[in-house]
Parts: sequence; structure tokens; C-alpha cells
Amino acid sequence: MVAGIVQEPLINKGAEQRAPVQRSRRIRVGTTQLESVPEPKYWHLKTVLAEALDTDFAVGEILPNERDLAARFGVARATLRQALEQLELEGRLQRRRGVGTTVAPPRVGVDVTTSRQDWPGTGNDAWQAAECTVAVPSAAVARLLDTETDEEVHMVRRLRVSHGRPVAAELLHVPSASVPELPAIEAPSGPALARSVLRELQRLDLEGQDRAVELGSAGTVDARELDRLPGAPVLVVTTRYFSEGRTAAVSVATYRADTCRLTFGGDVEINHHGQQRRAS
Amino acid sequence: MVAGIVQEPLINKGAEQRAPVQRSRRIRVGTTQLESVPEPKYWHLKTVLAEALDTDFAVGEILPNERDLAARFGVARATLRQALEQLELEGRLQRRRGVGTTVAPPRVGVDVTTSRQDWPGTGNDAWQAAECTVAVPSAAVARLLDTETDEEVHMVRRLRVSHGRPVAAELLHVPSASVPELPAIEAPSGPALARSVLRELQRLDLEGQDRAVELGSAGTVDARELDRLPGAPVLVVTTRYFSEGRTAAVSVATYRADTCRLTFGGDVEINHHGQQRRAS
DNA sequence: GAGTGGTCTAGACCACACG
DNA sequence: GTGTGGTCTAGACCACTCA
Repeated sequence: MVAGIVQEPLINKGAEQRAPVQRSRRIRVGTTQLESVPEPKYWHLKTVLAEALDTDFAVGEILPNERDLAARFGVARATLRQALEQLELEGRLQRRRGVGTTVAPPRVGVDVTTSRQDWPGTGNDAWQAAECTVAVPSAAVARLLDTETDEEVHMVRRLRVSHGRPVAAELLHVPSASVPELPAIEAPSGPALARSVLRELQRLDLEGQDRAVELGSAGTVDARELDRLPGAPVLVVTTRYFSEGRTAAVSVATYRADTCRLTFGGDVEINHHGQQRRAS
Repeated sequence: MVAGIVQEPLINKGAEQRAPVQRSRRIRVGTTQLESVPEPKYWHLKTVLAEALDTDFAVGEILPNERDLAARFGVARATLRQALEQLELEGRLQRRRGVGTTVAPPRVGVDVTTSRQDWPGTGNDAWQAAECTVAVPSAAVARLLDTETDEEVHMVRRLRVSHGRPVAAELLHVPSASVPELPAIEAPSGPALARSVLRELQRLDLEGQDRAVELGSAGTVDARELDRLPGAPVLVVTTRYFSEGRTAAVSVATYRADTCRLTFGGDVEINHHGQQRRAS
């Protein structure tokens, strides 16, 4: 369909070959234009690489380095990188500085619904409380909480681990009004305090939840906890917990977009600790 | 906190100034390293620009062009573009070739739950059926549908519009087994056929749904329908519809990640045709 | 035609992991 | 130290929009 894609040598892991990518050029027929889209090189490259990944590579396998690949395809390294970035965004590649580029395993399905609507921290919900501080939330969160813009709230940091890898970092915002008994307790530090806040929260009647998902990029702290570079794409899940007619808590959880597929709904399709193997 | 950010001139929409960005350098104290992170220029730039957007620009306003901005901050255009890309990914900017870069309005909240669990195409669900073809689905979809890998299914293309803008493109996969009566009808073409398939589908008892969200990049056709360039980031919502103990249909909807915030749960926070204005 | 963002190049240096 | 991916530069040309 597209012009002349030289695809025969594919990648040829070892050999030094040259498989110049040709972008499809516009072809005008009379005055109407068909196939007028000059596909960018990096787009073609991405397609070619994606096919190669399907056919010639196993999960975990290391690709040739960027300089080699670029030379092999006859493009500048920046162009090749644009293709690799796309593939990484789609969860097909994993790149690590100082190490190399590997074929990523299929995305992990992580359930984002608490079986029955439930408070965070109830039972074994795969989250581990890590820290608790008191600070003024961002304007956006303050709006959701209906607190004053300079009012301090408890902030519980939690980490979600799946298959041994960190998949999400959460910041749970709890206004003091939601945990009135807490100050009475002599405040312990760090994780213990975090657990106290969660325990107090669970004493309230949970009347409902609210959830939103959007694309974001990891901040410096989230990135470190998720073992990614700052700016890495994340899926931001914002959950509001309602109790006694008001918003009792707001959770902002950032999931690694490259490795995660968020699942909703009763019977989940893969996982639930199921093996989910699909190695080639 | 960080080294010396020259932030005084901010952007100064008209004037020609130079505000070189300085990256924070590592500072070693004895042998332990504090502040060791040499923040990338583009990261700093992004932060500075984000603040400028908050304080000095209104929604819809046009930014200076990339060459000007790059010169003003004393960086190469590629570096500036890296910062802009991040901001666009976060939904704060909108860039259009041949036009310019504008400040994006806040993301639109689009509800991804059909109030009561319901078939697609029921009532006014903001989707407009556009097309219907018969083809072999991708391997991934075939696996979800439990069909043979070479079995053809009906593919209904629909477009979702919100606030006058296309926000999502859907491909609904319906195996023939789910619409047994359909062949009897003399097949009309395009939109009419699409509506027929939806109508037939709605005759089944819907037993449940299943939903997953992940990050993807727009293919050529989706990109065109969403008025974006190929490769644009999208939130892919995969929905399975269950009936009579099997998967009766699978919907793959791609939402513009830059302009959309997917909402779940009963009472939505913004929108529902509510104005949701926040122009400054 | 002028001006915009999008693509591409050929280099350079840096931070990091690992032997 | 060596090799990897990450950042950055200074240019060039292209595709698109709009007056």
C-alpha cells in the first residue's frame, strides 16, 4: 500500500546493514490528491519496528542500541528516538539509561475499583501506607475538598505494588474535619501516623465515590517512587470519597502509563493475581 | 530553592529579551550529594512556562512563536519544543500547525459510564453512528470476543462530540452471532447500517460490562476524526458487553488525552452539559 | 507569500549502569 | 572505563493556515 518499504532485512540483530526507510510521497492524480499524506519517517519507522517486535523479538530481549538502529535504518538518531518514544508510550518498549532498550511485557491490568465501595486502606487493597504529613493542598484539590485555599490537611502517601513492581503512587488528602479524633492520639511518625489516619477515616460512613482519569506527567517525587524519569506519562486517577453529605477525602493516584492498564467493573479480565503470562 | 532562575521578565509578550535558563547544578557536600539532580533545561522551562500561563495568560490567548520563545529563553528550539510538548500533554497548551500555540481551556469531563448499565446507542448517549463495515478485527479484539482469529465481525464507527468538539472515536465490534436477525434485513449502507446493528444489539439482554483504560497513540484514521496528528496521545477505553454468558460486543474508544478527563461514578462533578466555563 | 508548527539532520556532551 | 540512553544545539526544509 505505502510506497516502497524495504523490510526484508528487518532488524538483523547482529549484522551491519542498511535499510533506508522511504517515506511515502504524495501522489497526485489529476487535481485530486490521493495518498497525499507524506507520512513522517518516524511514523513509518515505528510501524516497521512494531512489526519486528511482534515477529522477531521475545519479551525482555534487548534491542540494538540507538546509534546502531539509526544507522541501520539510515536516519538520524533523533528521528529513531521519536519512533522509540512512541513505542514506549504504547507500552511496547522499555528504555533504561545506561542499560538499553528492551521489549516490554504486556501491560499489567490493575483494578481501580475497591470491590464494594470502600474506604482506602481497608483490608488488603494492595496499597502500602508510607508516610503522612500535614500541608496545604494544591488549589485543584482544595476545590474538590471544599476547604479554604490555605487550610492544611493530612496527606497520606501510599505506594501500590503489583507483581513486585511499583505501579502507582498516591497522595490521599484528608481534612482534619474527617478525622476529628486524631489529634487526641499522640501523633506517631511516618507510616504509623499514616495508618492512624486511615483507621480514623474508616470510622465514617462512606456514602459514595467519584472517580476521574486523565493523562498527566510524573512530578519529581512520583517519578522517583515509580522508578521513572520526571515527566514520564502517568494516568492520574482522582477519587473523591463522600461522607455525611460532604467530601471526606480526595485521593490523587498516579499510575505508570507505560506498564498499567486500569480496569473497572466486577469481573476483571486478566490478573486478580492470576499469572497473566504471555511470554513468547 | 533551585539555583538562579531568572524569572523577572517572564514572557513579556512583545519585547525582545533574554532570560537564560540556568539548570540547577549538582552540589556535593563532602562525599554525600545533595541536590544532585541536574534538572534538564526543558523541565525547568516547562515549570517557568506553566507559572507564566497561570499568571500572565488567559485561556485562548496566543503565545509567542517557538522561535521567539526559544531565543527569549536562550535555548534551542528543540529544547523549547520539549517543554511545550509536556505542557500540551498535560492539557495546558494547544498547538496547531500554521496557526500557533494557544492556552488550552481546562479539560472537559466526559462521562464514561452509561447511567444504568446499558447497550451502546441507547437513547441520547452523545455518540453519533457514522459508518459500518465488516472486517476481521485485530488479534487483541478477537481474543476478547472469543471469535476465531479470522472471523469477520461488524464494525460500527461512532464519534462522540462534546461542547461542539469531537472528543472520542469508537470502533464497536459486533460478531454476527450477536445480531442474528441482521442478515435478513436488506443491508442499507453507512450510517443506516450502523444504526441497524445497534438496534439489533439492543434486543439482547445485557448482563454486564467490563471496562479498561490505558494510554495509546492515535492511529491515522482516529487522528483524522479527532482533528489531531497521528500519534497523538489518547486514552483507550475498552468495553466488553456481556450477554447470555458470552461477550456480545467489544467497544474500543479512543479519547483525546489532551482535552478529556474521563469521569466515572454516579454524580459527576463538572459538566453534564453544565457550562463549565472557567475563562479568565 | 508570510508566518506558524512539524520533521529531520549531524553532531556534541552528560548521567547512569555495569563489569 | 565502556557503552547505554538522555539532553542539547544550530541549523535546514516541509506542510499548513490565513490574509
